[in-house]
Amino acid sequence: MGKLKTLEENGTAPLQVRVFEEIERAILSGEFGSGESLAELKLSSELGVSRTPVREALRQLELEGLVKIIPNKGAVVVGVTEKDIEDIYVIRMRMEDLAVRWAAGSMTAEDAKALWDIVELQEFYAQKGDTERLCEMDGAFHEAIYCFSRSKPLNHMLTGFHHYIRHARSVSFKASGRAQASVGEHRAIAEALSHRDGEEAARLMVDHIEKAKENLLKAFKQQEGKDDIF
Amino acid sequence: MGKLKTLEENGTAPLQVRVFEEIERAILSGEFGSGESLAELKLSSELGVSRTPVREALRQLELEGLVKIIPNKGAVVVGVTEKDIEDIYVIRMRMEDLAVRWAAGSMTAEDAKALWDIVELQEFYAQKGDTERLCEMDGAFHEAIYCFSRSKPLNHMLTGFHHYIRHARSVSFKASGRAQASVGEHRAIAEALSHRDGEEAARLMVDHIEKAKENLLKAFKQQEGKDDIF
DNA sequence: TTTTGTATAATTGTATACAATCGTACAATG
DNA sequence: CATTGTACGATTGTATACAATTATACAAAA
Repeated sequence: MGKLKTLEENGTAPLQVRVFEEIERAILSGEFGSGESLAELKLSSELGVSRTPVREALRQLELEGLVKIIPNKGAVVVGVTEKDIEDIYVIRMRMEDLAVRWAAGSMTAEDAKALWDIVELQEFYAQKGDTERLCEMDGAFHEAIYCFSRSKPLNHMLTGFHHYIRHARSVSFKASGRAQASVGEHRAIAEALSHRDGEEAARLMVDHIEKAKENLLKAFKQQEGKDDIF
Repeated sequence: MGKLKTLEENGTAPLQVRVFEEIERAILSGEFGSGESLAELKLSSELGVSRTPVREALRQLELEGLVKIIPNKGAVVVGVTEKDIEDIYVIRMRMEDLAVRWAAGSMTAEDAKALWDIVELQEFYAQKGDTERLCEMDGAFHEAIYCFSRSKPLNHMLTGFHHYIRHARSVSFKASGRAQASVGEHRAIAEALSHRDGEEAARLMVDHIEKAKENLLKAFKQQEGKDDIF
């Protein structure tokens, strides 16, 4: 039985979007356990909205694979297992390899500058020890590369996965000094991309994700039993 | 300005699902051009349903990347370009390589039998010259392997792409003898998988998708100018 | 003529009402 | 006691009503 936060009060985004994000967060963070059934009326009263935005959110979550909707019966949480996360890291190794190669082939000077801006912000937050922002910037770095690949399907897919493992990454970052180490690797990748060296960038990127994966699994083992899922 | 078919009359599936599939089909087949705006009321009256299922469908289509929703403004078609399709084939080469390797590592006797059943059905339809069914079976073959990979994220992603390029594949199949050639390649892959030879299966699969890609591009060039998009 | 302000129409966002379906409890029947 | 049928309650599916926002048209002023 999960507990939902109240929605961002001052948010200007449509209710449906905020409801979607809140339920997604609750599932990814393990507040809703796998198999738990999500009744529209219950959710809507807990969130203080009508059923309409809740329904729309649940339909979207089904497409993301986080819930399964059985017609005339309702929605049940599918959830994310540790194996799912591991699989995603293996998939990412192959796909981000492709992403940096494509990005290297079409990087502009502005792209490179935008990438360096992110890396510098990362270094800034690393010095301050602001893990939260550091995690955000780590995400921004990778998503920037997805974007620079100039491939809508690749960008769409990788962005989706990134969303999916956001919570896991956050856990991993907070549980170790990984966030700091990550910055240096990003710098090296940015360097290679600035020289449009796709081969080198790919090598560095695969290595980077491999290390991130190992760190993540280590973090899981450490806090095994503390939480329901992670 | 696209024209929508009437929804399956006797369909037992929820309206929202049928509306989703119909709009998706219309976009993928090029009946709705890129940039065209989709008003909820217009769609709902054309389909003979209320706005509710249309809204839910549009929200889902946004998550698939086929439309973009601007809050308080409406939905516009994003559509699929030829480059998108090309990119997806490159992505598939890498991901189905992974899928067959994973499948080879966990194939059961039942899995192998199910795969052979599909191949035999393909050969049957190939003899009959039933391109429509042949195309279906081609899809079923690949989706079976996604399933046998035992990876939810991989399966989810590849199934999504398969959906995305369904129309393009159909065009490609009908425009040449490719469908027939495909059967033999499937047989070889099934053979390798039955022996749980992931290395060989991967080699064959990459080659298979490469050929499918080349054939698809050739089909595009041939009918260039005939249609709006494809 | 250009610009700006306002009124109005059109469209989306949200809530609610009603219909259809499914599950369960309980009684009737064998 | 087991089984089946029915009625009721709960939940989802769909439609509609109302609120909020945005676009458009047109007039007035610079």
